[in-house]
Formats: sequence, C-alpha cells, structure tokens
Amino acid sequence: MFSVCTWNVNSIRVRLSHLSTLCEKYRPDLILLQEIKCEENSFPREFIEELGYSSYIYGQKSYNGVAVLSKARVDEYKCRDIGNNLEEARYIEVVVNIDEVCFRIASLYLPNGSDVSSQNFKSKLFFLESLKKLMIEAYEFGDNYIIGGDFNVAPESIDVYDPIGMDGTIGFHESERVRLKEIFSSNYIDVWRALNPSVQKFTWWDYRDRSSYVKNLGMRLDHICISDKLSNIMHKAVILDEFRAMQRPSDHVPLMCYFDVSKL
DNA sequence: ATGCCGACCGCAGGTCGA
Repeated sequence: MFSVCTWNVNSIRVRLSHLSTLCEKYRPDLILLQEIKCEENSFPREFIEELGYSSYIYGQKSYNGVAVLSKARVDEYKCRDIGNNLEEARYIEVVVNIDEVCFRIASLYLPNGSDVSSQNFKSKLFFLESLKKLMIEAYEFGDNYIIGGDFNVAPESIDVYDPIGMDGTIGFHESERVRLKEIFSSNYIDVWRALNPSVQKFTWWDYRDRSSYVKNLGMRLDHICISDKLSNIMHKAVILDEFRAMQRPSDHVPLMCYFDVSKL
C-alpha cells in the first residue's frame, strides 16, 4: 500500500508545523504541494529531509510554486509550463518506483481565473485544454499516471455549498466544469469521488468569510486523478478537513489517497 | 457589499487568491 497526499499549503514557510503534523500523523509516501510561494533557494529542504522526505521543487517568488515530497527514491523529475501561463510555476512531476512498478506522479496548481469576464479566465480554460492534451498523451503512452493538485474547479453541483447561487462564478462556471469533466472522461478517474459517490465534502473554505468553515460553506477544488488502467489499485480517499480548524490554517486542506499496488 | 482574510513584498498599502 502506498499513499499520495495533495495540499495547497498557501505558503510552505508559514505552514511547517502543519506539515509536520501531516507527516507524523498520516505518513504519506508522496506529498504534492501547491502555492509554496517561494523560490528553490528559500525552500525549507532540510526541515523536510528531517521529516523523511526528499524535495523536488518548481519554485517562484511570492506566487504559485509547486513541489513533490517523496519518501520513495525519485528516478527523475520534470517541471513544465502548460497553456500560456509561461514562467508561472504550476506543474512538476516525478517518476518513482513503488514495489517494482513505475509511476509518474504530478503536482498541479491550475490558475484560479480571477473573474469569469477576465483574460485570466480565458487563460484558465486554455490551461485546462492543454492539460487534457498532456493527459491523453500520457494515457496513450501507457504511463501509470497520477496527477494531484488544486484544479480550482468544482466539477459537480454536490461539490459546492450553493450550486444555484454560485452557478457561473469562478470555480463553478459551466465552461471550466465542462473542460474538467472532459479530462475525467478521457480515461481518467476522480479518485475521491469514485470512492465516495454522493458524499458532499469540501477541500477549500474562503478566508474572507470568518464563518465559512464552521458553516461548511466550501468547495471541492482539490483532486487526485488517475489513469483508469489503475482503477483496481484505488483503496481509500480521505479529506483531512481537521487542518482547516488549526491555528493559522491554509484555506485548503490535504486530500489523501491510498493505493494497493498488489492489485495491479 | 467588486468586501470580509491572509500572504506576499517591504515598510505602506497594493496585489492576488477563488
């Protein structure tokens, strides 16, 4: 059994104590981080080494930034620029060998899109289309592909607290939902939803409304997606919403999926 | 309520997130 956790930390340097808690309590084999908000030279690599993980980083000052932390040996890693968001650090992938099986595992931070009437929203849609192409290529190449991250899109009505009121707003606009669901239907599986059909759970709650978390006014924006060739290895998926109730939390919580390689 | 909070940079308050 191995586990993959994805988490938009909203600054790695202010979330180190929470990261320690995650590592000590849940021991994920791989951690996919988004919004680390620092360059590689200010990334807390030694701190993370002491937790038992090697770090692979696509850093950026102030904004964005993604990383993969791994307990398993990483054979190679690659940073990519997707869509027309060039020089924004939003995608990194590693190749790891788990129980003699090779996996390609990516951490993704998809643009939020600002406002549906903005150019940023058009870029977000183009990013989703470019990502779909990349994932179809990976599928056709036969990779054991796992991609996790902050997709900044809630796919279905059950994935937001007010589907009627939020219809057409950022993160829940028909254009982005259609494109995300095209990815899921291109031989990929939204692991949490596949294992928890008809359960309503969120991974993000707005900072700007102090009561959003206690009233559970959230969205499910963070996803772990796998090639359908891997469907047999899905074991369990949990959203660790306790992390939103801690002191000085990220606005996102970790999503953790467990995979059983022996079922492959 | 084009705001609420939190992080960024950098030293005040603008910018961004979703």
